[in-house]
Amino acid sequence: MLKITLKGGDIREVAENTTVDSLCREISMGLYKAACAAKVDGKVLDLRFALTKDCSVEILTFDSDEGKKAFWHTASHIMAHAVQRLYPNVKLAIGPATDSGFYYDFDSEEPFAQEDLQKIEDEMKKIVKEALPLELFSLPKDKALDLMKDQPYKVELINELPEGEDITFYRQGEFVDLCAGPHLPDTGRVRAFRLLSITGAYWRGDSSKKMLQRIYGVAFPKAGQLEEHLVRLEEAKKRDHNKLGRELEYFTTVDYIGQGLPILMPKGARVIQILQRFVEDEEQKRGYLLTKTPLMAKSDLYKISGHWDHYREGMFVIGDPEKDSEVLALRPMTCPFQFQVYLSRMRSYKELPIRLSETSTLFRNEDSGEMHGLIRVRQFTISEGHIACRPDQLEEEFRGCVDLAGYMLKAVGLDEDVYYRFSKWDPNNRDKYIGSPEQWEEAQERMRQILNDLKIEYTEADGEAAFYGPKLDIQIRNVHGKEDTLITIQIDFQLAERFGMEYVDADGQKKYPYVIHRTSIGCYERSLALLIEKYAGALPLWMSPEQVRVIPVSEKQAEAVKSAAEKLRAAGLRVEADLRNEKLGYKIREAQMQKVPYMLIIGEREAADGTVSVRSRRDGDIGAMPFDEFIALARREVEEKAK
RNA sequence: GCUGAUGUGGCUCAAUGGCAGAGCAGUUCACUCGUAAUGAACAGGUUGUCGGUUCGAUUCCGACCAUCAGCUCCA
Repeated sequence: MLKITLKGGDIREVAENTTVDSLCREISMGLYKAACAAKVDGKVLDLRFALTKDCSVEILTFDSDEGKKAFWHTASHIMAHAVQRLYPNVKLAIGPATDSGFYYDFDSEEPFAQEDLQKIEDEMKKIVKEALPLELFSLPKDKALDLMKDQPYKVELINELPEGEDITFYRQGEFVDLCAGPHLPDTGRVRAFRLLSITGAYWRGDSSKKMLQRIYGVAFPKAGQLEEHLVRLEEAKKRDHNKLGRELEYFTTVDYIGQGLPILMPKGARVIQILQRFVEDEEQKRGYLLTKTPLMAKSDLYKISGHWDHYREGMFVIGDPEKDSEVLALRPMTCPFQFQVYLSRMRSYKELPIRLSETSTLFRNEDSGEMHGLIRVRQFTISEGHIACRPDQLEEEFRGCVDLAGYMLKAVGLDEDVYYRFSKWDPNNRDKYIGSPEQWEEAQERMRQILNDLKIEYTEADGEAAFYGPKLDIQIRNVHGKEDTLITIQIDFQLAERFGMEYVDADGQKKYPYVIHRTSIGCYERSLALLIEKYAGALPLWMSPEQVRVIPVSEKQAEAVKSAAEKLRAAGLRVEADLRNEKLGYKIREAQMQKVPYMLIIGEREAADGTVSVRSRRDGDIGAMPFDEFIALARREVEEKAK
């Protein structure tokens, strides 16, 4: 008999070679049905795994990440199986689980059409109904290659696996796939699934390789969960800033202006102004000096900074470098411009740190397929800044940047939605970076030390550094789950030297300072987009472009409404009056759809006794109150912002 | 840049190889209204752009532009 330690600490005795599946059944039928995979002594394995020694076992259900992965990975095999049955000539690439479902990449002569998804789903239903067991087996490399000889992508993968090790496969019915597992015991457990989209995806994520057809899907143990998930996806679409932001008239785009060049409408422009003032004021409090530098420069500048060699494709160049004696380029970054402030005279170690900030408009010639609403654009304005400091000040300055970013995130309410990423260089892709490996290792070690001292939880990412140094990226996901960088703080040990930025140290020696490139709240356009999504358009009062709408019950109160609006504006509130001859209910409804935080309704009663009937976006009717009382209430709420 | 889809008034959508239509929104007039959708009238389109086929193209074909999903790239 074997001693099995279960997750709660319970110990069970089972016969040798008992499968985890049977163990589940012994524990309870509920667990048996819900189980997806198991963790045996910390290793995630199939439920069909037979226990041969004393060990600890944790049963993974769909509620755990690993259980979900096994479930979705099995769903992806079922999909590939269905595709193989329907389109025998299609070659299989890879098909993993993702954080939110699964996909499989296929190489198909004819691209899949939307109608094909239904056909594939129908075939998948049959495979599920057949409840085919998934069987793990392994082969030596030569046999594995022979088995997969009609599948060129699998052959490529097998050839890269280490010599001498057996290669594992899973079989379900007539379908066999190269796979490390784990999987559900049989296809019958994938009860509810939906194929969501067909897109292109490069083989091995490499844009120089062939583009394959990727089908995305989701799957759940119960039909109800699938329905809920699909409803959630629909709900997410309603928050999409690219739709909501246009509906609410924050921004628009025009074909003949061009891609990635949004027009900020009065509401969008107002919110960005509010954020900019907030950022600039806070930076001033924290010792930053504001600069305003040119939006373009001669190519000479970018040659010094390295942008001409490393970022030329991303710049809008004015003039032809082949023909013209002088070529200008719109700036893709502020650094080389702002450095000139530092360089304007010799600096002493006593002056450092020098903290420069700028509300800086940048231009980047992004590839045509990259633009997305306000999140990815070709012209944007960033809360930019550079700190030149001595090595002994680096940690404190870095800490200050992280603190400022955290303060901003908390103020706008995104602090719970972000996560931190330590972005490192890729030593195998040296062309992308300047500086020596030793310098990189040192800068990265410095940053890691600082991050650990700050007790920041972070993930590490290779190959995500800037070309001049490592970054701390503050990442966020949009409403569709797509990840973007909101804020970045970078340590640069290269550009000071390139630009000859020096200071005279206490020992009389000229030295190069460290430079921190940092942003407080990121790009205003992107931040606005994420705020619209976060709040579904209903921004907190202090950043609402329209805070109050005053509505007369009938035309008789038009004058009272106008004078109320004036008084509210004088009190510093952003106010509109709705003087159209529409029914009251209709005007209220419209203000609601436009997410206006407060509506003040003035009828005969209110006009007579100097009150207003207040309706709030959040709480509905609050009732009548004296005019001044409402102003006090609104002011209090505005001031609550950055507590 | 790549793969695929899409493009008809401000919005949502219809129709057709032979005069492009509806609802909502808009404007004007009347109604003066207490929590959306009174009545009447008006206005709004070179069907994304350019080219081709055709007696005739919004419809068929091509190129381009823009939008969307994703890949790749990035704040």
